Parts: sequence; structure tokens; C-alpha cells
Amino acid sequence: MLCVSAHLVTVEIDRDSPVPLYHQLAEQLSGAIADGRLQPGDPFENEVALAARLALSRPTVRRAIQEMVDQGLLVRRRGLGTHVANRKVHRRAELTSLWDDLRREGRHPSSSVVSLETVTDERAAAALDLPADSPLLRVVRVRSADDAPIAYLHNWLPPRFSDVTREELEETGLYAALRARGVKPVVARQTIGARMPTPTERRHLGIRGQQPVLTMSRMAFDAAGNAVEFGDHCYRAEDYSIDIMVDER
Amino acid sequence: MLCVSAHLVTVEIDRDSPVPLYHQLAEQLSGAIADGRLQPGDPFENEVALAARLALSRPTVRRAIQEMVDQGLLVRRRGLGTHVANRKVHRRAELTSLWDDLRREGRHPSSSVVSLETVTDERAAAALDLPADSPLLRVVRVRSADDAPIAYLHNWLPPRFSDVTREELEETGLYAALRARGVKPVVARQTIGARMPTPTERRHLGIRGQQPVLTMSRMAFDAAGNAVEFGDHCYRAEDYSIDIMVDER
DNA sequence: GTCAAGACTTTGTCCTTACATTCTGATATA
DNA sequence: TATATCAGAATGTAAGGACAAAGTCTTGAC
Repeated sequence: MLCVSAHLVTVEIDRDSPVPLYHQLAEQLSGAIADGRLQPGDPFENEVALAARLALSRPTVRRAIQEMVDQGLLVRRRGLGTHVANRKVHRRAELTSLWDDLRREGRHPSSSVVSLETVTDERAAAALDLPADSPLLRVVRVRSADDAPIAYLHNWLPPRFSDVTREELEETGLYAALRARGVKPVVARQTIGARMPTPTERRHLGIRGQQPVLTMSRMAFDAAGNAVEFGDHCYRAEDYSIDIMVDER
Repeated sequence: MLCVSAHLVTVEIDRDSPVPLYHQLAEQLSGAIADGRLQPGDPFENEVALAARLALSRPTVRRAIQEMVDQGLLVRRRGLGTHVANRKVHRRAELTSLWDDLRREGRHPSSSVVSLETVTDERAAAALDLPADSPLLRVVRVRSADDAPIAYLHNWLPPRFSDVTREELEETGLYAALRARGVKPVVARQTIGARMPTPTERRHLGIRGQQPVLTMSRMAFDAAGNAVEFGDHCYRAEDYSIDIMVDER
């Protein structure tokens, strides 16, 4: 008999932890894929065996596996078993800030706040589900990577964030400031386009000659569906592109 | 007692149908949101009551609700209940073709095939997980909406699709041709950028003056993680923008 | 030797039950 | 009156069992 045994990943489940068992399991199994203990194409231990080995119920194990399937880490096929997916379809956290993106790439992000003031803006207010005359905090920044400007950013925030300071924005970024106030954007609608830069944009981004900008406007929402931020940004197209995974739901 | 009773949606479950009960339920409830029977902010019937009313188990009902939460249609909060989400966070099927997008907007899409030939291409082959010298079917098209060109499209397909014809592409679009062969892309990695058009692109897209193009390259995969298509496209930035929902997973 | 039927493996669906956690609102106490 | 506690309502987590469906592989018949 040909015994293609799946590599058994060591998993430790802490039943006293407040983090759900299925999530503990998914985290540790994801770790095994991330650090190469499990390679794309490798067969995955089957659900029932895994459940028996870890003394977990099958639904719990299934839920962990489903979490990983949703992240594109695993592929399941009836009768065939579960396998580690092609690395190209792995999704990482999607809703990231440019700041975090640059850090992950090993570059050194910095921000300079061009202006920080309270304004009214009809389009931003509509995006934030607020009355058109609501006072909004408008943040205008230039984002650089390794001291070369790559983005000219406009953000509008609801009044409750009016205590955000210039220093905070320059040191940690906008999304960190929101996180510090207990707000976590989890879903956003983005519209991406391209156009020629305005003279102001050319100056801030150091654009010479005929080079376009990539534009992105974003409405971001928290888990409860409340709008938390509206942004309208433009990027030096020469140095920046947007990389996303899209999927059917 | 203040009785805020949720509007009861009529649901009919067919236990003999091959389609899973949770999916039947999710479809019918989604329909109620789509056609306005349930409005954003409306309280949703709670899980246990819904399960009792429909003679379904609670896990089955929960699975249907989870499906809708994943589509951004519902928001659940412990202790608070389930509510219909803000319409702005509703996701529709994301991985759509430009052809379908235009149809949905009520415009009239058409394609003209510029060339259709078998080639080798190192970059496309790498994206498709094939050897660099694999023969690939390359499709070059101009996509128009209401007879005005908006996109210049390059696609590379694995050899098994070499029977795709020019007529088929012009009448139904590429994704329909794939569907007809039992292949369904479900996830794609897209890279979006901007640049100035080449003379060829200017000619095909009818671009005058200093106008950039929006570029998008896409690697598409089926549910098993097999690469099914690689595309490299450019769009008239004046007439086209890319609209996507991104979320944390 | 080839093809078909059936056994086996694995995931998919569905049920029942139990208890935990979180938030609201009402009651009771100071 | 204001605060703290408690009950109620809703979702979240977890277990265990049963059967269905899909795909592979072996076995058996011709």
C-alpha cells in the first residue's frame, strides 16, 4: 500500500486561553505554511485524523481549515483531500495602510503633514454618512519611502477624531492613530484611476516631465459598518502600483 | 414592552433540492435585501427564532447568516443582534469581467479581436505555472462600450484552450468562453498602475493629447488553485476606473 | 488485457445539545 | 437621584453523531 502520509504539524491547544480553539489551530497551521514546514502541493492531514490527534471535535477542526481556505492557504476537494495551495493564491491581510505596506517591503516610510485643519466637505461628508455641513478633520500629507516622495494623501475624519495631532500622524501613521482610539477599519470601497497631476501634485511629488499619477479614493468602515475614514490620494505612477487579490464570494 | 419585531421574510426551503439548505436560505434572505424588503439598519430575525420558524437547525441558519455577513449584507453583534448593513459595505461578486461590468451598468459592450495566435511568452508562462517555452494562446482585443474604445486587452491562455475562436470571443467574451469549457476563475491577483500610452495603444484607444492609461495585469485561478488566465490590459483613464471592495480576512 | 462495478477514503451537509460571552434594560440599593 | 446588580436576549464556541456525495483505487468479469 502506498502510504503518502501528510507531514504532521506540531500543534498545541490551550483550552484555558480566551482565543477560540479553531483560531489557535488555524494560526499554528498557517504558521507551518508561512515558515515552509508545509509546502504548496503538500497533502494536509485529513480532518478526522487531525481532530482525533488533537482531541478536538470535527466541526472545530473544520472551522480552522475553513479559515485557512478563506485566506487561500488551503484547497479542499471532496474525495481528494486537503492540500496546501499554490503560493500565488495566498492572501495576506488586504486592508493595509501604505505605511504598513512600505514597512513590510523593508523600506523606510515617513510622512510630512502639509496641513491639519477642520473643514466642511460635501463629498467627504457624504462618504462618511454625515450631514454635508459636519465639521471634519482634514489631513493632507506627503508620504515618502526612503525620503523620496511617493504619495500625496488627503484624508477626512469624523469629528470624534479631532484630537489627532500632527506628531502622532508623522510618527505612527493614520491607521495606527485610529487603532489607538479603538477603531479598526475592516472593509473599504476603493476607486482606482489615473490622470495627469495638477501643478500642486507635481510639486509635492517631485514629478518631472509627462508622468501621470495613480489615484485612489477610499471609504473605510469598521466591523459594525460605520464609516471611519474617507481618503483621496494620488501616487507617483513611476514608483507605485496597487497589488490586490480579488475573489468570488 | 417595546416590541421591535423584525420583518419576517417569507422563505421556502426545498429539502429535496441538491442545493444546500443554508445556501437556499442565504439566497432568499439576500433577495429580500436586494429588492428592499429589508432595509439597511433593519433588525434581522434572530437565529434561534428563524431556525424554529423554518424547522432548520441553528448551525444551518448560522451558516446562511455567515454567508451573508461575508458578503457584507449583515452585521452581527453579540448581545445586540443582527442587522442589515449599510448599503455602502455590500459586496457583489468581485471577480467579474469587464464585459459583465459594462452590461451591468447598462452599457453595450463589444469586442474586436486584433489578433489570436499561438506564441511563447516567458512572463505569461511563469504566471500560468507553465514552462517558459509552452505554447500559449494569445488574444489581443479592443473592448468598446457603446462603440467607444475603452480598453486594449492582452490575454494568454494555457494550451488546452487553443480551440477558442475569434467569433466566440467577440460574441460572448473571454470569461464566458472559459465558463463554457467548465473553467471558472474564482480568485485573481491584480496589479494596477498608470503610465503614458504607447503609440499603438494611443491608436487603438483613440487617445488624443496628454492622457495616461490605467494598467491592470491579472493572474486568475480556479477553485483548485490552477492558473487559468494571465492578462495585461490598459484602459482609457478618462473613461474608466476600477472599483473594488477590500477587507481584512 | 480492458473495462466496469464496488469498496474505501475524504470532505460536505445537517441535526441536537450545552454552555459562555456580551450587551441592553430593568430592578434594587445607597 | 444615581449607581450597582441582575435578568434577559442575542450571538459565540464547542461537542458528538449520522448520513450523503465525490473521487480514487482495487477487484472482478468478460
